[in-house]
Amino acid sequence: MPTAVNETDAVTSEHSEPAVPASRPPTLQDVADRAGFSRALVSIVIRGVPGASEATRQRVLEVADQLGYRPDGRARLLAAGRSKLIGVTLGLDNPFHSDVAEGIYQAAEASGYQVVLSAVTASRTAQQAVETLLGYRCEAAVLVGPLVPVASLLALTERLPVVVVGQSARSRAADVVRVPAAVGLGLAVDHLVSLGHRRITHVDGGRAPGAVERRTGFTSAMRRHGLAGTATIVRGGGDEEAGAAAARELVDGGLPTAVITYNDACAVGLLDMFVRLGVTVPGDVSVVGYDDSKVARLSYLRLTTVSQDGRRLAAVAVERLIERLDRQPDGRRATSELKREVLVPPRLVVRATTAAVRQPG
Amino acid sequence: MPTAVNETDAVTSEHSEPAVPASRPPTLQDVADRAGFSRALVSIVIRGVPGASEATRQRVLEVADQLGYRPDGRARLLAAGRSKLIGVTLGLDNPFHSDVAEGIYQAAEASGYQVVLSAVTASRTAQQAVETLLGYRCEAAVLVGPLVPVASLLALTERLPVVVVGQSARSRAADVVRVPAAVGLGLAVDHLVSLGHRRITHVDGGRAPGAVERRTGFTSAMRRHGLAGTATIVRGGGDEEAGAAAARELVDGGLPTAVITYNDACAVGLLDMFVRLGVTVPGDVSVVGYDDSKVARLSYLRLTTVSQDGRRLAAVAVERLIERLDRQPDGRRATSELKREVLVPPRLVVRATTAAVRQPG
DNA sequence: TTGAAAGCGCTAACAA
DNA sequence: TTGTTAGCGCTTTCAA
Repeated sequence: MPTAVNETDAVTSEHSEPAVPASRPPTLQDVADRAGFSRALVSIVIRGVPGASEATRQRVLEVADQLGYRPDGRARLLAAGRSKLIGVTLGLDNPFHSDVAEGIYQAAEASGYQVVLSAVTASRTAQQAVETLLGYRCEAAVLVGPLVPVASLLALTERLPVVVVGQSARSRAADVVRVPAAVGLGLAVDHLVSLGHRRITHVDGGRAPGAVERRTGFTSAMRRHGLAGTATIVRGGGDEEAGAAAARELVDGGLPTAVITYNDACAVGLLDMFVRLGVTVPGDVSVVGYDDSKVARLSYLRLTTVSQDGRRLAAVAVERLIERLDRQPDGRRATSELKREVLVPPRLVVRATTAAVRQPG
Repeated sequence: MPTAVNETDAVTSEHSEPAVPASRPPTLQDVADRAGFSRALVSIVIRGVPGASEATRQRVLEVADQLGYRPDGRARLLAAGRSKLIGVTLGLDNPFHSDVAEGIYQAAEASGYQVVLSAVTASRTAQQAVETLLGYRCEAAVLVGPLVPVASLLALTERLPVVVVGQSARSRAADVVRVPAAVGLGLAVDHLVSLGHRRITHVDGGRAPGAVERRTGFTSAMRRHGLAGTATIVRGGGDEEAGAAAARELVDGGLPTAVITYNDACAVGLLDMFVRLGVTVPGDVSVVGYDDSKVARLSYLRLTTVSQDGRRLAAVAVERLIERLDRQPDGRRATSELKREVLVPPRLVVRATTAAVRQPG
C-alpha cells in the first residue's frame, strides 16, 4: 500500500520557479501586452462583441489561447455590474433534483447565463445554501425541492427574482414552476379505474414534501369516479422503507386491487415486500408510482408511474427568470410584479405493474 | 388550474420604486456611511480580524445586519488576491458523490474555505465543469468520481492543486484520495470464507469506474485463500439492471454459495431477481454489496456491504489541499511537489444477506 | 484604533 | 477600429 511520500520539513524553498512557469493565471493585461493591443480591445475580442477587426481578433485569440487565458468571472461581474449568474439550491441525492439541475444548466447556458450550485445537505441548511448564493451575487435563483423555509424565501425574493421548482411555495412571494400533483394522481386513478379497479389504496408520503397535495389529489379523483367509499389511504413516506412497511400492512389488513404510492422509491419498497410475501404484481395487485425515476424503468420492475418532466420544469423556470431579468435589467427586485405559478402537466407512463382487475368490485 | 397572470405588454413603467426600496445590494460603503466609519474599518470588522474596538465592532455589525449587508464574494477575491474557494466537480445522481460533497462542504467551511459545485451531467462534460471552476478562480479543486479525462486533468493540475477522490487517476499529476478497492473485496472474501463459503462469484462492474480494481481484488483475495479454482466472475455493471441480469445467469448456470457484487445498486437488482426466482438469501446464497449506500440499510434488505466512507475521503482531500495552499500561498502550482496517494481503508458492514454456507464446498 | 489611497481584473462609456 | 479613462466592491499597506 503506497505510503505518504515525505514532503514535510522546512522546504520553505529559495528555489526559483522551476520547470513550468505559470504561477499566476494570465490576465487580460497579459494578453494585451503580448498581443500589442489595449486591454479594452482585447476585452472586446474575448467577449465576442463587434468592434475589432478580423486580423486583431485572430491575433488576440491566438495569444489568449497560447497563454491559456481564461476570463475571471468575478472581475467580470464587478466591472459589468451584473453577473449573468443563476444560483441553484438543491438536494444532492435526489434524482428528480438532478434532472432539474441538468435542465437548468442547459437552459441557462443556452441563454448566456452561468449556473452556480449550492447544495442543501444534512449538515448544510437551505438558509446557508441561500446565503452562499447571495454572496456570489447571483442575479436570480432557482430553488429546487422542499428546501427553503418561508422566512428565508421571503428575504430572498426581496433581493432577486426567485423561482421555486417542483413544489408549491408556502408563500406567494416567488414564482413557482411545478407539476400539479393532483392531476398526476388523477391520471393514475383514471388509468386504474379504466382497468376496472375500484378498491384503490394510496400509500401516502406522510410528511414528505408535496405529500398533502398528492393525497388530496387522490381523494378527489376517487370521489370524481364515485369511489370515495372504496378509497383508502395508508401512511407511507418517501423511501423504500416506507413502501415496504405499507406492503406489510396491506397484506395483513386485506389487499386492495390497486395501490398508488407517493413516489417511485416507495413503490420499489412496496413491490419488493410484495414479492417476498408472495403477492404478485400485477396479478394480485396493480401498482402505480410517481416520478418516473430511473428505477421505474428497470426491466425487472417496469413500474407504471406518473412522470414529472424535470428538464421541462427547469427550462420553464429559467425562461421565467430571464424574462424578469431582461425587464428589470438592474437585476434586482421586480417589486410590483405579480408572482406567477406555472403548471407543467404530468404524464402517465404505463409499464408492467398495472393490469385489468381480476375480480372487479 | 391557475393560469398565467397577464403581465406582458408595454409595462415599461415610469413608476418609481414602490413599496420595498432596496434595488442594489448594500455595499461596504453603505455600511460605512451609515455607521460613520471608514470602509477599511468596516472591512476589518466584517472579516473579524483584530484592529477595531469592541464598540466599533458592535456598531458596525448592527448596521450591517440592519442593512442586510453581505460581502461580495467576487470583489473580495479580486481585492484579496485569493478566493478561498475550493471547486468541486461531481456527478449529481450518485449517492457516493453526494456523500463526498457533503464532507467537502463541512471540511472546507471549517477551514474558512468556500465551496463551489460544478456538475457533470449527461449534457455537461467534465471538461466544461472544470472550465467553470477555473473561471471562478478556485484555488484548488476536488474531482469526485470517474469524471475527468487525463488531458484536462493534466491541464488542470498545472494551474492549481487538484485532488481526485474516489478512484485512481490515470495519471500521477494529481493527488488521489481513495479507498483501496482490493482491500474492500478482500474484506468481503475473508468474511465469506470465514462463513465456510468456497464457491464465490463476483458480479463485476463491467466497464464502470473502478471495476477493474475490484475485479482483480476479488481474484487475488480468492487466490490468497487457495480458492482460485472455485472463484468465478460474471459480467455485471453499476446498476440494478445489471444485477438482475446476473442473477438470471447465475440461476441458469448453477448458483455459487455466495456472490459479491460491484456495488450496492447491482446487489439490489440481484437480490430482487433472486427473490422472484425463488432463490432465498442468505439461505441459498449469500450476497455482499459495495458502497454501503442508503439502500443497503433498508430494513427489508439489510445488505452486507463494503463501506467507503465518503465523508472521511472528503475530509482528507480537503486537508491535503489546504496543506498545499498554505505552503504555496499564491495558490498556484506546487510544481516540484510529489503527488501523493492517500488510501482510506474500507470497512465491512455485516448485515443480513450473508450467513454460514449450508453445504460447505 | 482609525482613515486615506492604491489597486485586484475586468467592462463600459467615450474620444481619437 | 482602436485606446483612454473611470470605476465595480473589496482588501491592504501605510500614516495619522
